[in-house]
Amino acid sequence: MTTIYDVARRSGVSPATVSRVLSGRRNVDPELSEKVRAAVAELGYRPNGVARNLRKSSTNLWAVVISDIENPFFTSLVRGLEDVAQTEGYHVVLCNSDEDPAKEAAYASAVLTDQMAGVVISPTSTAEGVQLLADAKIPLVMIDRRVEGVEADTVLVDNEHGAFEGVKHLIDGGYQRIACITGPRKVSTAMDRLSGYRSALRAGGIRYDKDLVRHADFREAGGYAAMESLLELADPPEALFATNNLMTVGALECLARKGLRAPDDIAVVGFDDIPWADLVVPSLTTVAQPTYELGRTAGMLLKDRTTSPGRPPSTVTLRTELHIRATSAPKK
Amino acid sequence: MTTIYDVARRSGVSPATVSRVLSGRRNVDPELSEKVRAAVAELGYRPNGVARNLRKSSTNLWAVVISDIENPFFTSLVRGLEDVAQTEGYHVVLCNSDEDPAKEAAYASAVLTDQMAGVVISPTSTAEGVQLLADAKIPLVMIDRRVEGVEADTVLVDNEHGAFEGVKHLIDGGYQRIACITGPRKVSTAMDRLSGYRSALRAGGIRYDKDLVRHADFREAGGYAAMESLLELADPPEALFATNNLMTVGALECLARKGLRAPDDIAVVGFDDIPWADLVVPSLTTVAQPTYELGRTAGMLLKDRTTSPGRPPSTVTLRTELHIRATSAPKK
DNA sequence: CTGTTAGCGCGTTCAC
DNA sequence: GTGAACGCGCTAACAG
Repeated sequence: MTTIYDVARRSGVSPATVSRVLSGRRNVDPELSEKVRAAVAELGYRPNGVARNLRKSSTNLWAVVISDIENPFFTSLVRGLEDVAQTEGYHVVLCNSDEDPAKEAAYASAVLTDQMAGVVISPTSTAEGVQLLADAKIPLVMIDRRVEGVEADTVLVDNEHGAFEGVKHLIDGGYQRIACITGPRKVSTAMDRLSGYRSALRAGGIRYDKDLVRHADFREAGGYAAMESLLELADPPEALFATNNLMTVGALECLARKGLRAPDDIAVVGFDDIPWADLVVPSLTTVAQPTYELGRTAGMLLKDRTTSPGRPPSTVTLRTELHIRATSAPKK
Repeated sequence: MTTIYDVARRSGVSPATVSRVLSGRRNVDPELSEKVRAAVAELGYRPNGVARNLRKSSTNLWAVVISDIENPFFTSLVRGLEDVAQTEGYHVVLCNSDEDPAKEAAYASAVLTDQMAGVVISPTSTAEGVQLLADAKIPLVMIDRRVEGVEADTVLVDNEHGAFEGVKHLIDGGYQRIACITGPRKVSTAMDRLSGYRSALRAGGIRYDKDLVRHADFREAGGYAAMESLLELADPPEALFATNNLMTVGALECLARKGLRAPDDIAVVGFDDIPWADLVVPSLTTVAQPTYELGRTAGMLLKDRTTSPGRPPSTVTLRTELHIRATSAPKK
């Protein structure tokens, strides 16, 4: 491997000067500078990033810890983050936690061991992993979910308001018996969206009926099972609000399997878009989240945190947007 | 920061012994070993990965260079790769090239600078980036696409055969005027799938009509435009074979916009699945690729290449699978 | 089996 | 504006 010493010898200067030329941090005589550049080209020299990292005790890596990259919500978010990373000179390390606190903790630990420059994380229900990172005072942005007791920059969407709007839209369409499939009790998004559902019912003068609420796991199979159980009620719901994309898909699949159609048999509003929601039959009404922006914002916060570590933690809340399509057409 | 020297002092042994205990590579007296572990726990010592990397002149990072993580094909592939990475002790660095040779080359360069342990890449049409990596003799696996003149482990699917089957299925359904929307001329998958299309026509005794073929860019808008142009033909096609998922979606959107329905107005077979193809209306017939397996296989090859660098490069070809759904129902 | 020693390649003092 | 020298934290080689 050719090192900075080889370049120095070849160009007749000291290694320190080569370093200065390459990092461009200080003034160097243009003539020497030119010699160095020539030597670099001739030797095909490439700086050793690892050595540089050791010396500076920090890397150019950002970790993004999410539950599953295959969920389009995270896919788009990660893309937003990576675009910022690229312009800022960082690389993104992808960490799928699968909602498993152990995996999450392992990644958090690796983040510290490998001296990564920052982390964006969508925390699982236990705070262990996030806490480790927060304690280490590494630049940290929580995304999508709040965690009680952890002070860090945070990017959220207006979950409660978004859910409110989605459910209100159903009520405005004449639906009264509206079911809700939400996520685990410990996850802030699940609770906030459930809470928006309840507010909308209240505002619409509809009594809250806990038999119409299901807690599932934010996954497709969970949505399917929850839908199935709702359909077994003596008096099944005439509309459904599902609090994430995968559970909505599961519910739709359940309906299709049973030969039921939206909105005629049951109207549907989902939280979070799915790709090509227009092509689904009938097209799916959703409370859309600005997923790409979520990632982008997290990237900006991470960058700001790095440049000015002292700043008090801030929380950015982005707006959701109701996308009215066919599954929520007014009751006939 | 607490270092290996602090641990050594605290436990009354040499730094080397601490290193041996922590890496577990050589036998150490159990008693000393215990002392070391105790000291590690007391001090909350965490090894410095960067220093370790410098010393070993290699990192625990794998790069995956793809055109866009938002394409479900790559999403799933990356997930497959990451699962292998995790069990083998690597992290995955995500690199979106957007089919831009300059971005790809920049990432390739960063891979070398940062001493990453290996790369999985879906090459753009120009070979520059891949060539750089191949010349550097870094463990390298090409996925999805072949590149002429570059010797490296490769994972592909049986593009030609898959396309053949998809088109044959249309012919068997009674369709004769079958159009094809394929990708750029320089991309191997585009050409291989086009070639399978032609073979199927030939086998079905149908004359090849180049007016029915469009070269687009593998993206949604390209598929849309190509479909539009096909519909403007004096004698429009009665069936369509599109060679990737995004262009298929684009074509479907074009049809929907024009009020045309599959398969009654035009039958459709797409190459590569999309998530929830069942929910699309009508459900979409596809030549499905084992995307997760593609990534997993790439990971295995990368690992093998690392453990036995001498082995001659191998090419693994995985099978596609025809998923017959509604858009290709036989002609009435 | 253990300790001593010497770098891995670089950036950054500190003198000049 | 430049060079000499040191050390970031670790592990591999060697000697014992």
